[in-house]
Amino acid sequence: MTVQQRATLDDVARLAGVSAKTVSRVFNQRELVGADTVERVLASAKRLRFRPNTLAQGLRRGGKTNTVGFIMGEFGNPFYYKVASGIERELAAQGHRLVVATTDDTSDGEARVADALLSQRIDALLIIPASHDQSYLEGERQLGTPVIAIDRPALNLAADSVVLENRETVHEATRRLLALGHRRIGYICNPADVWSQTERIAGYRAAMAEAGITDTTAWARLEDDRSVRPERLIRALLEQRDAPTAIIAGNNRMTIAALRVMRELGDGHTALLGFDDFDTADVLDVSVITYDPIELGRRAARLALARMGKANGPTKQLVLPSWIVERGSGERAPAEPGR
Amino acid sequence: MTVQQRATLDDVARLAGVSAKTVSRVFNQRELVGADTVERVLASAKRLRFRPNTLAQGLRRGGKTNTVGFIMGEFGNPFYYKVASGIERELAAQGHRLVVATTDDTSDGEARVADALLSQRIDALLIIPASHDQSYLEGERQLGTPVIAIDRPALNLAADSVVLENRETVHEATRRLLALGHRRIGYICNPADVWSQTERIAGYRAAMAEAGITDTTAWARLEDDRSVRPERLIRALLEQRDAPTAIIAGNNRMTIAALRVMRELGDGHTALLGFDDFDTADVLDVSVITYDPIELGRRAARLALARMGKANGPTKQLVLPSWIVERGSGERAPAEPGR
DNA sequence: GTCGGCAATGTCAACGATGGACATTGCGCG
DNA sequence: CGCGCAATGTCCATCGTTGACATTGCCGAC
Repeated sequence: MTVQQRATLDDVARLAGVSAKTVSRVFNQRELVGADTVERVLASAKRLRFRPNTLAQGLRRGGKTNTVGFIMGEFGNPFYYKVASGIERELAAQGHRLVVATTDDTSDGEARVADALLSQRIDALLIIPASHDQSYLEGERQLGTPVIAIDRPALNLAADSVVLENRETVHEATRRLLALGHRRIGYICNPADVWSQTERIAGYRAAMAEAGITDTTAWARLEDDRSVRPERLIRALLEQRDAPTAIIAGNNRMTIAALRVMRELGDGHTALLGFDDFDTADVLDVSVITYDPIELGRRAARLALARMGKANGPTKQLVLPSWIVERGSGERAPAEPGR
Repeated sequence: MTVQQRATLDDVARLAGVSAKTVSRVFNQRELVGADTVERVLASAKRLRFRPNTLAQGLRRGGKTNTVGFIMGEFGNPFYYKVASGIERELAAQGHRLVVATTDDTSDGEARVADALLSQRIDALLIIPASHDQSYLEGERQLGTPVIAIDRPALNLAADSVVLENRETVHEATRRLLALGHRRIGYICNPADVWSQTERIAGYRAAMAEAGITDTTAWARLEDDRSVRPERLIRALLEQRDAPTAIIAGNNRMTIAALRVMRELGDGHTALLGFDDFDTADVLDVSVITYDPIELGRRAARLALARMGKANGPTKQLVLPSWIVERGSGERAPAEPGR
């Protein structure tokens, strides 16, 4: 098995009887080359299976790799994959590629992974911030690599971001539950110390306060320890005295855990509303707050592309809509009228 | 805003008061350099935010980029994300990175995307074959880029592959349904013209034949046209005369579609068994054939790493186990005894 | 006929890191 | 005192491609 050598510009040039530069021209600005020459070069290139070496190109062109990095945390949530998909599509349309890295959800991991990506000379960095400080990216940003935060703003770093209408939609959702007669409304999430959750919680609290309920400590289960199983949190909440008659689940995992626990307890009356949609939500009649994760990725990618190369204007924050989808579980009235 | 220049080896060398060569030594074979010098160099590098230029390194070192490409089709199936996750973890552990690309599930896209990845000079290519011919990769393979097929063997290309025990497990599953008294057992999938499905179908047919049922045309709905909605297929099957008393769904999407349709029809008696597990399968009591997608990715990545650089031995096919998880829906006996 | 001008193509260096082949220090030790 | 070795430096080539600039040759205008 002869391991052939990969063909280079020179090889193609030699075969076509021209100079390397001309071959290079053919592959870039074709208009400067004679039609017959173009043809001859392309034929040679094809015969040799020539492929321009992106490394050399990138080096010569001053570090542009046409590659964008994306750092995401938890692999558990399908939401992130859809975001990645959106990013990938938008980038592909512009001739860029996506490198994905994951952080194992440790803040240490985040910096480490970012470092690995950056030494790849990516043209932009998209990140779902997991740690509580992204200042370690400041240097790189000053060197001209755009950083775009997704789902949450970056902390201690001037980066563009794309986020959701967390507060508003949860506010509205809580209001609807109140209108149904619910008073003991629970909010449950883990981790609770990320921006998206604090926003949602703020919406929840504001609506409760409007209804005169200022103390929600009995029903808000805000856990930060990621090792605590969601099922445990929910079971504790549902089994307590004065259990809530309605629950808002802060994300996908919480919602599914809630379904699991309610089923175990034979609980068919507690109203349930989850943030994030999921595949079988319609089959299970689960009302959710939803949004378009693909669009989230797309917009983030678009922001990155816009930043690339251009002078740096002020930091932008893009807010995408989220909305309520009623499927039954969130429209149940309390069994006993709210006291 | 001063856009600083990125630091190079020379910059670091100048600041540390040593030669570029020494800096290079520090970053590669540290043992040849004095401890204090190492320290001084590292300090300078840190101050200048120096990062060895991977492009230049890769170029110099002959195209090694420490990057592996992964091409996957349909974004709809969460299965692929888990596979990607497995790949990413295994690669990360070995200091490699993952570039992900998607094909929009068109066979044309597959070649185009592969081309884009390959010009990136990836060290290996992992692919879930979507088209019916991967011979276009033959040239690249001969140039030394390992190609590993995931979930399905590559067609017209000598590539390693990692696949599942499709045939055996579906065979066993069908046998169990038969043992419960089912005779009219349906198998439904789309697309049906991919290897993994033909294997599963073969297992199904073999078990049926063992029970003396050689004609399964009335219950096997094998659709190839990807634009046909799964719900339509299933509804047609369930509403026909002599509808099956049990259904095996060929993948995730089919299973969920079946649940949706059965719900609409108020059908609570038809036995259902799905290939691929999903998040809420336990809540919905859905019996499935499952496997470990992360392990699938891991093993594929490991195969790729093993091939990289090494001389090419014979093509390997790795078969990973799949197994049945009983949750209720697949253990229902037929309403009327099989006639 | 000659020269300006332009289209087509070639030459050469440089991008940043690394490796080979040495040369040069300086220190410890026999 | 000089040998040997560790630590470092010099210099140049190299990876594949492209930018800056040079060259060639032909056409048309004067």
